[in-house]
Amino acid sequence: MKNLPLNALRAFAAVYDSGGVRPAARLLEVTHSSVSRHLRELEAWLGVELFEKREGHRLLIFSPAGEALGRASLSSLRALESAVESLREQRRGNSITIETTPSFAARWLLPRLPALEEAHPWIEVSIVIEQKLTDQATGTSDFSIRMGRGPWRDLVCEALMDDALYPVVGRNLWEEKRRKLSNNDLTGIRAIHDRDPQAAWQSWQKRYPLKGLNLRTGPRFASSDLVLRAASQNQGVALARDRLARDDVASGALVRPFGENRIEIPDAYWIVRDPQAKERVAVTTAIDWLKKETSLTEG
Amino acid sequence: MKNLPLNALRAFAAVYDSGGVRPAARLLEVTHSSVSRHLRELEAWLGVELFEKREGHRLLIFSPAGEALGRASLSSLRALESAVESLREQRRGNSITIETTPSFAARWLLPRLPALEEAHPWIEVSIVIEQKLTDQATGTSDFSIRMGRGPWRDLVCEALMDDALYPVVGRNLWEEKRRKLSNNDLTGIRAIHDRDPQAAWQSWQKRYPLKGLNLRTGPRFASSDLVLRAASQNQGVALARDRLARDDVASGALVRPFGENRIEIPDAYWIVRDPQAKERVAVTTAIDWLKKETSLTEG
DNA sequence: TTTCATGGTCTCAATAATAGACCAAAAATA
DNA sequence: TATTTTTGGTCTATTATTGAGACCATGAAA
Repeated sequence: MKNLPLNALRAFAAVYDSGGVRPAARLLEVTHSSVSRHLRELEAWLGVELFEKREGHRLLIFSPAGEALGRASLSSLRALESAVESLREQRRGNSITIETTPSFAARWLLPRLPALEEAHPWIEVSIVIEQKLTDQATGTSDFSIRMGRGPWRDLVCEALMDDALYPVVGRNLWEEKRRKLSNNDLTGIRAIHDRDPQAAWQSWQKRYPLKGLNLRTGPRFASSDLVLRAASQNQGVALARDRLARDDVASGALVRPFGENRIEIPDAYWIVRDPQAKERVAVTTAIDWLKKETSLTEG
Repeated sequence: MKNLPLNALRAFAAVYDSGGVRPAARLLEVTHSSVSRHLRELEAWLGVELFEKREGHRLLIFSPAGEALGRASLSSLRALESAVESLREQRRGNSITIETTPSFAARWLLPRLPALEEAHPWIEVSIVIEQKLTDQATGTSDFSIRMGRGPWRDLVCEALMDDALYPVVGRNLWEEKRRKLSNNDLTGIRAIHDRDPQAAWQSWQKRYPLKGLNLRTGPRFASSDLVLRAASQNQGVALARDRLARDDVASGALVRPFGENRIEIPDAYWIVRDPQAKERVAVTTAIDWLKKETSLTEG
């Protein structure tokens, strides 16, 4: 095993497999001179002629020894390749990659990962962050979780869960402006804006009109997470997505100044998959767990 | 097949086979750092952990993936090794290599190769030329044929055949100096010298004294073949070995100026073998054939 | 407690592999 | 029949890979 010229044997096996030096070179993605050199060195090392001696240089014919070595080396290398591929399959079998926005990742998914991994210890979860989810499958993840108005064409879409919108403020701002806020009056209190059109103040104002709401001023963030952080830090009042804010509301870090008023958003989150991706047990198991997790928190 | 890190897989298989990095390094005759490096690079390339993570650096434990790859890679590499060894056995079974001097090869062995190969078509003969045969087995040939005073210590020696010495001249020189040479007179005719002490003019002069023989002048060759070629080309008179000159004498290209006078050299040629070499049928068959060939020409 | 054996890492040198250029010859094409 | 294309082969220069050597930390053995 120690001195086997493995690269030369691979080149030889490739020639045997593909029928010539140049097809083998294409197979291995090297130049034909590299393959030719391997063959000569293999013959020299073995002390055996692997090809029939022929006048002119045209289309190698394997000697009986060459045939025997060709079969054996191809078989061995293919077995190695299979073993390696099997490991790779297994690795892919065990791990999944979820793509979603930073906000959703930080505020909903990450806190639930330990529970997912405890329920299915054999599944290894990775999260890929994409600021802007495209309308196309990128192939870098097993599935993505999107907010928005699905389903989307050319993609496999399943509704994951609904959501609700309601305003939130930090505790300190609440203590300071309690009276005013209780009168549905935002005069002198700035609104924090989310660039996500589904979470725009306009939709709130239409349902629950507020005095002094200035739609044109106030900081704008592309990230719902940043929106909520700003609110927690008493920088204004934010229109929060329940799914992202619920934990902070429960802990008191955020306060709902207008009571239980809310705007429902049905089918606000979607599981989105590449229609051409091969179905894998780990992926479907994880999706099932996520659905179960969201249905338990329904209502 | 194209991107398989074959050397890393071999290192890994060796670790699997031998139980550790350092035993594997000894097996492969490299340093343990080389093996260690291969292992890390293999893991990185595969994206799979092949060893259990353990505190401290003590005795690698294979992960299930490592076990699987270890079995597969060891099996594949052993199959490759078997195939290669099988070819080598086949080669060794069918082919022999004879080592001898250029002169003997050119003038005695080569002309007889067709007959040997016709008698034993399954034996493939190679000839290795060594100007100076050493007193040690070099391992690069199956046996050697030596001229000289054997046997030699630490080697297996069998007498092959005797020889005889007699002077020869080219045909033209013979026509030109016929009268003088018939009178055993070399005055004005130069002697051609062989550096082989067994073929020195001194031994001829002692037995059959010649007039005008100058032992100190005339060209000297280390090759008996060159000596005979020079004689054929009428460059002087040479003291020939019968075994090497017989064919030229028979064809008339060389003439024996002093009739049937000759000096016998018993046991002039020896079959010399490495005492530790494994006995192979092709080798013993070839030696038997050579002995039979020489006994047929005895007398 | 000291020594030995283990696996790991890094840098530098040596070796192996590869690309690119050129060649000759056979097969295919016009 | 002549020309073009494809084949395998070889050589040199460059690049990549492999290995050695030195050093380290840690656990087991003496």
